[in-house]
Amino acid sequence: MKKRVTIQDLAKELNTTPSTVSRALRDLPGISEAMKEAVRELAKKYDYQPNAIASGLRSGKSNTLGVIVPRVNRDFFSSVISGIEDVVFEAGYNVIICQTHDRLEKEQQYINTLLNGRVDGILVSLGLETREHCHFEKVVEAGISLIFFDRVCEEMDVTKIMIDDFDGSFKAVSHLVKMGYNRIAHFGGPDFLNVYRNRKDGYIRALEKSNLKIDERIIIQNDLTVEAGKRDAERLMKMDNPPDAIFSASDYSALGALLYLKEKTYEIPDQIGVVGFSNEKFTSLIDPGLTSVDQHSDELGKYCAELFLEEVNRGAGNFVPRKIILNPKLLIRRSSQRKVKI
Amino acid sequence: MKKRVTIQDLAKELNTTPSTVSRALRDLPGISEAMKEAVRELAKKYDYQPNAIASGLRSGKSNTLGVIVPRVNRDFFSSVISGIEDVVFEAGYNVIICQTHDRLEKEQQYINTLLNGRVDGILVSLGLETREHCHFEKVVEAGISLIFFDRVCEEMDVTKIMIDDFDGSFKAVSHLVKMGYNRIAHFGGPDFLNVYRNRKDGYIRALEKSNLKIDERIIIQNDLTVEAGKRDAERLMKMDNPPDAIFSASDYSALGALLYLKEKTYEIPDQIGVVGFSNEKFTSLIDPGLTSVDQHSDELGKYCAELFLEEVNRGAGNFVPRKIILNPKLLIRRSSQRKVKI
DNA sequence: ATGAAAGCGCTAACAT
DNA sequence: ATGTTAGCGCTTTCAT
Repeated sequence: MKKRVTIQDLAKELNTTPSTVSRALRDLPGISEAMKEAVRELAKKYDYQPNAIASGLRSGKSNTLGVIVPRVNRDFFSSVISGIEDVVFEAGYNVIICQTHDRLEKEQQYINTLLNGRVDGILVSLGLETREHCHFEKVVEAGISLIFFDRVCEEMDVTKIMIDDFDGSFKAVSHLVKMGYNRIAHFGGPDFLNVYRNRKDGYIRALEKSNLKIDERIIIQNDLTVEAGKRDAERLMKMDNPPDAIFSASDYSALGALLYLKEKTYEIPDQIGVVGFSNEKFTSLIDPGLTSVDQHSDELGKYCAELFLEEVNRGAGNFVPRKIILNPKLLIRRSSQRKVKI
Repeated sequence: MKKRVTIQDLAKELNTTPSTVSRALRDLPGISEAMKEAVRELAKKYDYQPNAIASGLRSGKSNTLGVIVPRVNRDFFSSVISGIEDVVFEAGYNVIICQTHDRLEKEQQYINTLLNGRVDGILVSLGLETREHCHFEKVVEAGISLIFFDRVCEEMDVTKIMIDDFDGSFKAVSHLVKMGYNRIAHFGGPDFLNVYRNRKDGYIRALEKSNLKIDERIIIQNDLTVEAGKRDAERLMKMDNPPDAIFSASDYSALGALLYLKEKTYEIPDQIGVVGFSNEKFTSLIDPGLTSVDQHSDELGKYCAELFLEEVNRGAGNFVPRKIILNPKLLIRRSSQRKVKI
């Protein structure tokens, strides 16, 4: 194992001092070109690797960013992380990932280790268990930039970025109406989560605007899995007055419905239309393609990263916390494009 | 912004010295229980957060691990990362993620920043462009534990962990043969990557073992995308003597084939069987379900993390580099289960 | 059982 | 344009 060469070693060999070498390496003014050149050359010769830890200790900056999510292996989160990483890498930051598995305790532990590691910022998407936020208060008190994305903590006065779930639903359902469907069912999630509440509200508002009747019997709350989708699609289709379209708050239960309907040889989209939410990768891969609401996960990550960079560059306190709401995009695929219109 | 309390502050308030406090906090022997208790209490009172950077500088350990992958938002890699993160978190390590987008230059840059950051280990899955490895030599020279997973660098004498691609292919093709298919085509990737070479070899060996003819015309190398799968499935089916099954080294090109075949109303699996590789999430969601080879991504990540922990605990040099090959599992779904056997 | 002192490698304030 | 000095917060000898 080679001994690592330090700034002092370089200084000694050049008969100068560590500070000069340090300044030369960072190309600061007040050092002659000749010296800078000599330093750079020697650094290269010895393959000098600056010690980021030492530099971090001295400067109080670790050039590191923590990202806390429920799980990294989900299309949405991994895309957000990918977007974040791409942006901050260019600015010289490293990304530490933390997955909470939706557990409050892990969320708290991660906050502590990130604080101990003196990260320059923390980006968080909340876990399902999180109802309190004193662990996040500590981040703010430490003067570290804190940003929430997607699953945000409404009570905290920090920057948040999310998509407009209401608008996504509204667009999806309006599209179905335009395609001539007029008895549209809804699969939703638990009402205590704002995402699902907003998606349901968007659905209702779109129906109201089109003067369509809201029928509670075809508004179904389930756990949004493929199986739930199958089961509830069956339930719907066996009603006296079955729907002619299903709008699901999740691609997975939409898929379940789609699979059930295909099995029963319903014509999709002509007999019945299906729309999902999230634009999971598989939606474009199945047959027929599933119309879905895209959450711009990659852009969300990039935007989030840019907000972080802006905050650190301005310094804590010189930045007005903001709430940013991205408009989702409806991706119209075959599952909802009925040829026979009204 | 609150001033951070240091070990010195605690020492002063207790009329003792930093070293005593440090030892007490780490529960080292040679400190009275009374003192330890007092220190812990005060630390709690002030919510003392140890400065990991300072500790890292002094001890030469950052308790951080770098993971370099081509892309984080792919089912396989994100699952591996998830597995790694779960294991090392328990051991007190942070995970820095790095995505190369298959670019050699980024791979080299990441190696440098990780070395600068004095990480305790680096886990890598190679990018497509990587043909040289001097950037990895630097890691070994620095005495930092280096482990390759999945896409490994054969030339380097370090620990590698991968799945047995040959075996996966062999199982997949043997299964097709057992199902009565006897003219099996193959979609493969670039030969210079161990994974694709091995998958092709396994395919050939399985055919040989069943005394089936190897026909170079139905062994196709493409870029393994959905589009390539569609295009090449079309090409195959338009041959004078088309195959009755397709084994693809990637789920994506298998899907492309499947979509093309369905469009042309071929009966799957009765007329033609399709098998993919990787067990991407969508394979179980489409219709018919796509038979695929599961790579145990989560376990691979966990195993990888355990190897890393073992290496750091033993210290560089006290560890024999090894090659670990996990047996993949064939997940048989409908796309290959022909009812009419030989 | 505790303290004193040195230093990890770098940066920044203050000289010259 | 360069050098001197001090110190970031912790850990680790070596004393006592």
